Amino acid sequence: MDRGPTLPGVGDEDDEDAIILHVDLDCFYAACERLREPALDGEPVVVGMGYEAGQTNGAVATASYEAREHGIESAQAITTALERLPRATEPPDASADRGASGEEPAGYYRPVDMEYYESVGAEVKAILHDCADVVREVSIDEAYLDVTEQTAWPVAEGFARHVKQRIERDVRLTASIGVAPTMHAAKVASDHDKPDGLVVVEPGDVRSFLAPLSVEELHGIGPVTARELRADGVETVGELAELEPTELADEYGQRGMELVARARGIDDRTVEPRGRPKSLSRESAFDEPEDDHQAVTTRVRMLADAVTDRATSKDALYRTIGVKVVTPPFDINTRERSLPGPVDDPDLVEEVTAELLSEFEDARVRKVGVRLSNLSFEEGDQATLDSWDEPPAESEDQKPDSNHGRSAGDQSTSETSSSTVEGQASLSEFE
DNA sequence: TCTGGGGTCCTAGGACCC
DNA sequence: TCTGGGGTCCTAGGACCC
Repeated sequence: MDRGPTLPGVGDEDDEDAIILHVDLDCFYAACERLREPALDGEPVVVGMGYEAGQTNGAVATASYEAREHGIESAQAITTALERLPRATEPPDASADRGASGEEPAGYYRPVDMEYYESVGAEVKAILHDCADVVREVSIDEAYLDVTEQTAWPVAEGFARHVKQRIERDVRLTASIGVAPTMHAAKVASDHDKPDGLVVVEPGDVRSFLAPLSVEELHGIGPVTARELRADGVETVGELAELEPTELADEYGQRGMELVARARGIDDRTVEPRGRPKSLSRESAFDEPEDDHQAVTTRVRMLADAVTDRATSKDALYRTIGVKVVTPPFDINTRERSLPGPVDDPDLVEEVTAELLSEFEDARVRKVGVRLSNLSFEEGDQATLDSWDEPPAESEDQKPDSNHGRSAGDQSTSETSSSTVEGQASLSEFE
């Protein structure tokens, strides 16, 4: 029961095991910085989010392996990173012999430059799409490939090596690749030997490959669940696999059952391309807790403008508007309001977010965010459905007047919702 | 671990409907 | 007046991922 990939007549697919690659670019942001600044090769590189050159704010997005040796970890505050690894003198080539001369170690700090990383990521993605029919892009530096049709198990390793080599040759980046019959095992395999790793887990070996790993190496087990499992005496994936799924269901609900299945090597998900986003958000932190409500309101308005800009550029309509307010020590509060129908209305977003924020008038605030959700998409250029022969019923300027803003939440008046019914109907076509 | 930003999915209670 | 059971939507929070 716990491993039955080929029970006759059971699977809805044919009984051939899928061949799935998980491709993960190594230290991607740091590697990109080296691409355009080769003098950073071999040096400790730290790429910081919310960091500006010469400053101490922000957090570590990516650290090169040389930097990690000095205790730099991702998500760490830049201030902490600087304590462990001071800033090096620039430019890097001036200090080429520093390593040999035994001076104090130092690192090169760079701010995140998403635009550049995205352009590099796109080159890699193009290679991946060239290598597989089905690609799920998980993030800027990670993707799953279903290559069942492109290769066969006896030569799957060579196929993966070819993908790796193309990325190295054409983009000059190293990737770690996991090959397995399930998405989950492929993911764990790509993590298993990075950087520059290639780990193949053949169909019969998934469970034994996973068994000796510690539970937090499973995708989906974070610090909280790992601690709880430990408290219950479960240390390894093998031990987790031994549990009765219903046992875990009591404590962890649906997720518990799923975790046991994963631990046993069972994962029925198929590689699907990513659909459209389900939410869009922007958030930003204050340098120190802010108690001036006016300043908080101003920041929220900036975020609201930024996120509605993005929604517009993606042809997204939203029906739910929310704010996030983080108060010391690190309490996350969210408030949201749904509208009667989907809109693209920046003025309304400013209004609603300000109202939602008013509850926190007297709070000290570390961080705020604005989120648009319940998205639907105007039938745009990239939509590939031909079932919709009608042209879009309304265009952007037919949105409800912004002076409806106040009442939109409590009165379910007709025109906003009725004029956008098609938009919602078309969304369901994607799922 | 004194904490950045952008996401996804799940849970649980309450309102409301039939 | 008291009482079922099933379903959906909304909101708030939490865990996790990169």
